[in-house]
Amino acid sequence: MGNSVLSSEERILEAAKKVFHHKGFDGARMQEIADEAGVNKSLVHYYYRNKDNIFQAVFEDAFSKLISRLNEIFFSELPFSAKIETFIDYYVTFLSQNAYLPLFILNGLYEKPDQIRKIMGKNQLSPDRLMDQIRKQVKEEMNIDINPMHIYINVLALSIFPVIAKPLIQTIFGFSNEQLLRFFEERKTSVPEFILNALTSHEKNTSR
Amino acid sequence: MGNSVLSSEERILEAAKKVFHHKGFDGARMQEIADEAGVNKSLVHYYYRNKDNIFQAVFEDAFSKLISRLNEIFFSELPFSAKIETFIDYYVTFLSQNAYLPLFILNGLYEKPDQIRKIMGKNQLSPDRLMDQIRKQVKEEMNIDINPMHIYINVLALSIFPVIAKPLIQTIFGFSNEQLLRFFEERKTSVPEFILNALTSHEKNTSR
DNA sequence: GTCTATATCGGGATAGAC
DNA sequence: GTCTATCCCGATATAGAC
Repeated sequence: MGNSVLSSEERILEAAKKVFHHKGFDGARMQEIADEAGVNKSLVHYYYRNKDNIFQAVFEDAFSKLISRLNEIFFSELPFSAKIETFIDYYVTFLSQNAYLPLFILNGLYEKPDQIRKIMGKNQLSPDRLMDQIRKQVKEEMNIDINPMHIYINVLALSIFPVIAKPLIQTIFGFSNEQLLRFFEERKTSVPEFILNALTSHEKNTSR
Repeated sequence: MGNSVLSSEERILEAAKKVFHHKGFDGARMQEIADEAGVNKSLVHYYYRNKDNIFQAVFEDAFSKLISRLNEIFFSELPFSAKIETFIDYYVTFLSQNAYLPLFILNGLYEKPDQIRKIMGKNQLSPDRLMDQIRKQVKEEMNIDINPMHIYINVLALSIFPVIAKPLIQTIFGFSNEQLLRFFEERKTSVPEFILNALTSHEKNTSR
């Protein structure tokens, strides 16, 4: 399986990710993690002592994965339009392959707010710098003055929500798996268009 | 507390909503529901027989609440721009007071997909009619041809995601509770602007 | 480091008295 | 309809052999 090259400790962590991502903290079973890792249940306790610890390790990994990709692109030296396009493309692709991550993280923030404050500190988001940069770029390139926080949240919302809401979308529109895939592929172009259009200053069509 | 006028069965359901919304299926405890309702644990079983049943009742209630508001506004006879404004205002207000609903529902869709198919049937979304209507309105009022499914999902994303991601937003920006409230108030105007701007056809500023 | 065995507890569910 | 008592399983966690 390729797993054979990993140490037990590593296999346990990988297994824990899989189980926690899918089942959440309360739904996850130490037994299932052990089975998934191909080791005895006690060994999980040997390495991580208890469920909270291993959850924390998994959460930290998930959070930093998501955030690092996010910062990477937003802090790059691309012009704003290219940044948005790159971001959506990269993030939607990444999230399609890691569909459980965002919901797992959002749930974790509600379930374990205290444990999680610490982790947030390590993965600095430096929002001030980021907001300044967004404001400046949008002002210069689109000639529009707008609260960058809303832009930022809107970009995240448009990228992340559809991934989280997959089953809902599929039920609403009656999509097969292939249709859903095509829908997400379409979004890689339609969402940047939508955002950039929203941020481009223009007079209303007075065609009435 | 005003609970005194409710029957035991009603109090149990109300208690179950509270507990399930906050803790999810796996995190919820029958004991906690009973305590919250001020009754004995066995009485919960008496009325609902098992945990799945009561969860289903709670989910159905949550889903129909969310969907009915959604359909109400989208199927109204307002022009599209007013529709968007009304929708965002109404939905953001409603969601602020029911912050746990969307995440609860999204999680439910993953955890109990089979149970939930049935419920979806009852609360018809008639997507075809809705999509036709959106396409027609956007075409006529904004003179733009765009896949209405993406518009619909974008509107949902921009309304729902920030509510779900409250703790994340608060941590990223270091918002106090009051600041967060103001941020959401701002969104009631900034989001409709964003959407309507995105949907208004216009030439790019060639100011370079 | 890895396993077996076991302690301990909590939670869902039922039986049955009132 | 409401309560007490209890069953029984499953889950976390630990002790201790190898």
